[in-house]
Amino acid sequence: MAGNGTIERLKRREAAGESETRTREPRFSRQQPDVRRQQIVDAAVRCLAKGGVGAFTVSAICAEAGISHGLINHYFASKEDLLVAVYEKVTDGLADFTRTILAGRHDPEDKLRAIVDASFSGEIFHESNLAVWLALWGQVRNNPALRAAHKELYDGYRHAIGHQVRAVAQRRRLALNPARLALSLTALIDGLWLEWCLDPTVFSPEEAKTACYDLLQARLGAF
Amino acid sequence: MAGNGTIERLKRREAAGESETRTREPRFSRQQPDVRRQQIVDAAVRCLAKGGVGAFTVSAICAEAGISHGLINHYFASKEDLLVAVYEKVTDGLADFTRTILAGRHDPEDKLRAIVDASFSGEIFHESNLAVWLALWGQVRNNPALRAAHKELYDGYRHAIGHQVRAVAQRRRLALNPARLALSLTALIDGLWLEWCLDPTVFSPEEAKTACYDLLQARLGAF
DNA sequence: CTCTTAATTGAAAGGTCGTTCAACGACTGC
DNA sequence: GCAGTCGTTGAACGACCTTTCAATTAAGAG
Repeated sequence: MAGNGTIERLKRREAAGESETRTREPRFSRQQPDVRRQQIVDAAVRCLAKGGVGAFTVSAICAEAGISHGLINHYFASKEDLLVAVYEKVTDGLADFTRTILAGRHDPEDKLRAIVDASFSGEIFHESNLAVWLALWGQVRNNPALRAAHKELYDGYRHAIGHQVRAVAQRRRLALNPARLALSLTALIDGLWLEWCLDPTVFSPEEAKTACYDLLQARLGAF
Repeated sequence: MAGNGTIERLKRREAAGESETRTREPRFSRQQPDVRRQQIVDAAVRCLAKGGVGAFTVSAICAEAGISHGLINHYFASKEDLLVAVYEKVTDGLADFTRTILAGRHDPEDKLRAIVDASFSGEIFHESNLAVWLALWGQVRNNPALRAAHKELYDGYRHAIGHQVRAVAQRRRLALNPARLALSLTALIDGLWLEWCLDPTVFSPEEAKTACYDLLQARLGAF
């Protein structure tokens, strides 16, 4: 259990019989504000992954981060603010990974494949990450800041996919509505995330990926 | 605000100057256990719809139901038990409605259409209902009883859809994996529910329905 | 080494939470 | 009418929640 490292350290010091005047081990270590903020956000993410929104409490997060109760409100005005920081962290993580995967690709077909692959790769498509998404989704409706962040993320995501779909359709001279297919693809991915998170026994990540490829193939031809 | 109907009734009585000996209005009314249970479950559903899992508190539910704090634990051993009852209620509501819609249909094509239509009909596809589903999804991972109920519901749902898909495929002499298409369709529906619940401005119920029809058409032919 | 700064602690305040339970009183059967 | 049943109330309890803040002290500057 994290969080009482301080106490343990003190006990060790006393047991060793060190005198008061000797240089004693510090009771805590200072951190650069940015570093500490990240520590707290990371701990909060782990809490969400472990126990959903019910585990998103100040004491649980501080214990997980190994800091005292008071510190959380020194870095975040409120628990709500911390939740927004968590959403941004998770969002950025997904965006960064997608960007990395997209880096080498230039064909729109390649890029669409990469987006699907990224969505079901081991880095993204694992229980604890999806559990965090699930917990965050549950808060979007009741938190205006989260709502705005969510809208921005999803609009951008659908737009990016629509852009690649349009390129493929033009190249293959297909008449279809790119925005509509982008909508279907994002919904299918989210639906697979949701259902696999709630019950991972029904299908494998590979099958999920296949489902997306099947959709693209049926609407755009060979994939 | 509900929940203080008793007090209001008493005040009204006093203001009217009724004597103590006169037949006074009862402080509460008894209900058959089944009726009261349903009242509580219904109130809990409304709370979930209004404020997500954060509004699923004993005081909020009792206020919504117009009963006193203590009564909730007279009918449900714990809040967790109540949540399971809520899940069953919402589940049964969906199942009943789908059964009604399916009643007159005999063609497998007709039945598949009916399932999609039901999923995006006004009775099911509205914000407060989807908000309840969203809140419940967020609890499935952390509540064993909910987890079991969820698995039963979704396995049955996927199986029913797979059955109709198989019938269509056989009739049209198509070689495809019915379970795989059933998986895609349920995931697409859930994904559309999720995304519309989180941001209803992006697409209309009609567009959501079209997305599902498009999927069926692309894989099974004209729909 | 001393002074200064500000990151960190931990106790305390003030709520709200879920649950329990003794007392109340609305109804049923007699 | 009367008595018994049991659905219902509401106060009380202990646990836990978030936020605040004065005191502490690690760490960098002079």
